[in-house]
Amino acid sequence: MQAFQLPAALLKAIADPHRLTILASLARVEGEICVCDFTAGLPLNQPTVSHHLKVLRDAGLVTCERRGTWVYYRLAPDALQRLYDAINLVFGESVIFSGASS
Amino acid sequence: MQAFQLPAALLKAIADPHRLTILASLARVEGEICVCDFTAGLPLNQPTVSHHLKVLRDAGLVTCERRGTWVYYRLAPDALQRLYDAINLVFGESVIFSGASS
DNA sequence: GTCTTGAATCGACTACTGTCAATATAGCCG
DNA sequence: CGGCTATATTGACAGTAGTCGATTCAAGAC
Repeated sequence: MQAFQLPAALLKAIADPHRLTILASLARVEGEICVCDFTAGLPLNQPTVSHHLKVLRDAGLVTCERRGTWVYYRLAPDALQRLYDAINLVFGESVIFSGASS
Repeated sequence: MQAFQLPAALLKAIADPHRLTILASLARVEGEICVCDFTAGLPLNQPTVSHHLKVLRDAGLVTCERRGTWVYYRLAPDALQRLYDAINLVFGESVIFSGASS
């Protein structure tokens, strides 16, 4: 019910293949990526890319920094943990034992 | 880049507060729940509840079994793991239990 | 200042989603 | 069989989301 309004909003923010591509790119590069690179790499027009970045920004999953004419995006430090928390909140699992990577 | 089409579809299936409520109920009861209980507990009409259950069914996150006039739903055994896999696929974390792709 | 480039915003359009009323289907009981 | 109950399906609707063209804003180069 309304307790799941926020988790649902967070999950909806990532429930798009293009936004997942953006997030995956940021996760793999382990740093920042310029908007122009997204525009070049995605089969989308520049305003559409900007729209998707805004959705991720509003969800707090990415942060951006302007340097000169260019704007660089990077993953928010707690992005992955917040997604785990959202799922764990639903499934009632303990956060400690989630996503075990040894 | 359409490699994230399936994860996005899975995440979209759960990106709704009412469907999260359904999943959370199934997870907490650790068993099955009758459709009539969902229609009684959710602020939605019966067809709408049926619609949400169908979305979860099509996503493979829940299974249903008819007994007499009633239909009982339960969590799919790999529901939680598939959600973890979807997120880990994006963020490049170790996916120790993934049974399919490479 | 003007010009140019990169990014964000606006406006409009299409497609999809959540919702409900009405109807249909499935199964029980008398 | 007919009637009853629980669930699913259909059709229609309003609201929303993804996309693009046009425009605007930001920041450097001249």
